[in-house]
Amino acid sequence: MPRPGKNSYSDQKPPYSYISLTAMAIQNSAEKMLPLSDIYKFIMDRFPYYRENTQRWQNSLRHNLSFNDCFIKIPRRPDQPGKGSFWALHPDCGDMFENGSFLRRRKRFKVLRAEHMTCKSSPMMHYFHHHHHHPGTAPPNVGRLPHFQGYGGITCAQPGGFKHPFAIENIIGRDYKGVMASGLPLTSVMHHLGYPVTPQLSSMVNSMWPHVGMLSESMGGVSVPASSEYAPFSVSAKGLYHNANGQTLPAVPVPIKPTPSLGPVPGLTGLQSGPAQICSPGVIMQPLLPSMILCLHNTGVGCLWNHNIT
DNA sequence: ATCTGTTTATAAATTG
DNA sequence: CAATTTATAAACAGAT
Repeated sequence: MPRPGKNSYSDQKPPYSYISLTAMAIQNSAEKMLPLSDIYKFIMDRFPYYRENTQRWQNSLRHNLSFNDCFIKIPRRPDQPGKGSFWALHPDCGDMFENGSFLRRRKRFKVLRAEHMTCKSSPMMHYFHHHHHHPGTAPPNVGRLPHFQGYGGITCAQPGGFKHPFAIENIIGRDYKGVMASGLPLTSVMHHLGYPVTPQLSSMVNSMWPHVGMLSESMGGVSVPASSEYAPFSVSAKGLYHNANGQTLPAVPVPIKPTPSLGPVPGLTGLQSGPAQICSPGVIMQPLLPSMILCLHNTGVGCLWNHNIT
């Protein structure tokens, strides 16, 4: 047909929307999540069209990432440093392009929620970064998950907009809001999402955060009693961790109760301080949430790592 | 400085 | 056609 352009076929704009291109990139990845730069790379690698005007389309793509609920942001673990977060597909977004058109979805995926507040980060705990130590081990929740109803229709903010200074969202990191508001026990949420919740982990979670044992919707609301049994959260999120040099670290280690059942390992000291210890031998890292990692040492001493909290 | 990420605004394209 | 979805631009905050 009349081909006005002088571009070769491969240089033509691919018939895919940014959403589909991004989804392709993410699904193509082993862990079903990619940092922004790798999404760029994926697209540029296979579509020559996008090797030009990068400024333009990358801005559009970033816009799509944060604008569309079908993409969720997963904080990096402190032991996997790098720029930006990982991006994944919301597990509930299903087959957005089942109609065969990658240009336009049949309908926009929107996270169910109460009118006002947007809390896109609420379902963030669907994915956890996995260690690469065991290549055979797949990420716990890649792709389809049974629907998780917990955070549907959750009020994330008071209609009035006023937020008590001790409102949970002012105390804890934003990423926790969804969990906090889910109305479910954290461990059951984790289990439901396919995360292996061992009895040991479960009891530990419950002993560390009794109040989390029953996540209540009200915790996502306005105020938290001043007395607040939520102290552990406020400590870990509010408190800033200063190392010996007086630097403020992005993560706040919170000592937790030792578990006597585990014996000490010779030659290793307990976890007391900074990030350096995280990857030491004898340390088990249990991602509880993408931005919350439980580090357990064989000695039974542990750390709760909160990161991405500012 | 550059890269990420969020947000608002507006135009264009597609569908029913 | 109107409603919805996508594309682009741009301002801006934060992080590295």
